[in-house]
Amino acid sequence: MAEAPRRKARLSPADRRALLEDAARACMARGGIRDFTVDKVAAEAGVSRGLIAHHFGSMDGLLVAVYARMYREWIAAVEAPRPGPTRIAALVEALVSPEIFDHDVLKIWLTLWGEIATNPVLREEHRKLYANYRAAIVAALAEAAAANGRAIDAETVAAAFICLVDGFGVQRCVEPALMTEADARAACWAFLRPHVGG
Amino acid sequence: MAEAPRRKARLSPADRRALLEDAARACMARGGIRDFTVDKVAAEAGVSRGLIAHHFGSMDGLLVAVYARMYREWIAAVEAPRPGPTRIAALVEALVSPEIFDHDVLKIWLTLWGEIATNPVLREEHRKLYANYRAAIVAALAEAAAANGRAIDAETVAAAFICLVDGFGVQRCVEPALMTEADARAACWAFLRPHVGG
DNA sequence: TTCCTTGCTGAACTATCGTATAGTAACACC
DNA sequence: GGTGTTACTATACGATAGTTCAGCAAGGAA
Repeated sequence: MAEAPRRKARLSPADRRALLEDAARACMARGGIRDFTVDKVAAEAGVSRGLIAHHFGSMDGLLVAVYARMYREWIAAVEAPRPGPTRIAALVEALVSPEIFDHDVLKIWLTLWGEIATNPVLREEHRKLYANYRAAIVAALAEAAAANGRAIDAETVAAAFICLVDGFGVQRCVEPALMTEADARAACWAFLRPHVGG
Repeated sequence: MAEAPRRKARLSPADRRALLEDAARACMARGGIRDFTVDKVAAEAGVSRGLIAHHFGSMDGLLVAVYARMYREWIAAVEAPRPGPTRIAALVEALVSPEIFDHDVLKIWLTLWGEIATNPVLREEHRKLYANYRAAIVAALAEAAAANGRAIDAETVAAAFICLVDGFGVQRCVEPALMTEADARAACWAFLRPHVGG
């Protein structure tokens, strides 16, 4: 993994941080939080152990950075322009797209959820960021319902929909065969149709 | 936590194993997989470190035992007789009952899912046991649909429903305020009604 | 009571954890 | 080309990880 011959490549802090975050994610995707260690991440990135503390202060700092990075990329994929008649249709397509409905990505989320449930620093970060994700879904739901002349409690429907989507992630990590992309898309629409029509 | 004064209480293997499993679950509920360690579990149970290896061979052995125990109690709670007009109604009430929709219990499940995604031994155990859980839901769904004269693909609906329920667990661990027992019950029925009627 | 099985302890062991820090060297700037 | 900043390496450190094992003692069998 590590490109051995190169001696000392000085990168900008931003580049090196991104590289270390990627290495951390690769470790998490492989072995969950148990593989999120100084030795494993440094080896994966092909750098010395000390560099993590240099850039992130501590492993907790790297963990928060990984969470923020995951969230940023998730939001980018969700909000990326996609073919679809409505915003909610585009959202569903985003959720089952290869960038998001990916085994490694979902495994990292599962790992992070376990840490959020324990780590107060990460929990606070989550509380702030996840609100935006929720708001995006609420808006898409309200828009779709209004377009079809239905009155719904978008907040409530969004909360349940988020559970459904999170559950896809769990299921895909523990028993991948039982939840394919097509299954997930169908399940999304089976859930959404009674609320927003279409 | 440990009842200090008692010197040597010899328990039957079954009793001691159950006690150690309980201690392991308490540790997991508190700090996830990071607190699932020999020192923490032994201290929680008030026994010496060596006892875990004596009864379970290794920490992996204890992990599998904890999973099997969780599954057994889950199934018992799901299949316990409950007031409800139909089997599916009783199932929903079980899923939001205090024994199952409990923060500690769900945190332990979240922890175990993370391990299942990584640990092959645990994954195999999961594969065998979860099939029964799935089958119970499929049966309840098929029965309800038939009673209301509807034709459904019970397997597919069950898979999605399991995702929804797993998602409750995730959400309750990372942001407990957003998913109460009442919310979960309502979300279950909003999901189920279009398929099975009622 | 005596014996024997075995539940249980406690310490030793090696590996690995995260952090701290002194030293090295790459690159921007003058 | 010399100089200063700092990205980066490498090692030491104490804490803690899981496993192994020799020995103690509780409690049923005799």
